[in-house]
Amino acid sequence: MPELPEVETVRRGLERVLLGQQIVGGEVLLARSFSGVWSDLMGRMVREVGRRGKVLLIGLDQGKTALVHLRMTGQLIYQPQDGSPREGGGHPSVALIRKLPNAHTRVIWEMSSGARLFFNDQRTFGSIKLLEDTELPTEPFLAKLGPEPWDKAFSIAALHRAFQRRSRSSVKAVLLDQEVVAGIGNIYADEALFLSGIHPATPAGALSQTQIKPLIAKIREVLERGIEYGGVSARDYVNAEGLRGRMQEQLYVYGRDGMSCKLCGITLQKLRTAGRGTHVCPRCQSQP
DNA sequence: TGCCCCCTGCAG
DNA sequence: CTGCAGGGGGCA
Repeated sequence: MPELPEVETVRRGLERVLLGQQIVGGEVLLARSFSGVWSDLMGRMVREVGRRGKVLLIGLDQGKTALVHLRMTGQLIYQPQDGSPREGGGHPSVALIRKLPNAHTRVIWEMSSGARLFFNDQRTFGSIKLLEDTELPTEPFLAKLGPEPWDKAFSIAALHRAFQRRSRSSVKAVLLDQEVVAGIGNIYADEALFLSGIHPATPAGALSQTQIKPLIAKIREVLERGIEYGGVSARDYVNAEGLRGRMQEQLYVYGRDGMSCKLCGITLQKLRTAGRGTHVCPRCQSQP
């Protein structure tokens, strides 16, 4: 589910509460959701909470790191000791998890404060992998991951090269490729392309550097906005407190097919590009 | 470089 | 009931 802004929101939430705490217990409720030596976690202290693309990196002492990939429906929810599950105050945008653990809880960590960290994952595509720090550079997914969107390496020239290399692929497919740039998913790809006036099905090779420059700016802008608004809660996403994000209200095209374009008023369409549901404005985005 | 698939649940 | 869902690995 979560793309970079959602994962970053979870990261910030966990960083506030997890640093310095030890893992003192817990349970794996679904075996395939955890890999590594479970007992190696016991007594480990959280020294940092990082992120690369859509992957969370929970750095532990004794040279270990827990790599958490939420995939489509993963959640990491921190519940303080005595933390009564927070009620949403009646507003739908902050409705949330009532009971933990629940039917989708796959892994639980018990922390030294008495708090618990719940890894929930309805579709079970996500996972927690406990690795030695020395294994991180060769971890297959991390090793291939492209630059962060704000990295200098994500430059006009580099994106132009990626587009030329896959010139017949759709521009959306290339943006979704985590080896090109890390962290963009279906929602933010659609949003960035809308804001750039580029149709997602445009062959990547057709884009000039003149078009790529503002595209990069819009990618960064929409991801920053996503973080600012605490991520998109279109379905399952909640932050580390179990609260929904507010970015869904800011979206221009994703999930708004059949509704009118916020900029020109025409009815938004949904199509399929790169195997994914794709949302476009037929007027604001020039046809490929 | 596109598609099917992993899996579960929900809307149409 | 079928089709689809914030991802991405493995297969033509």
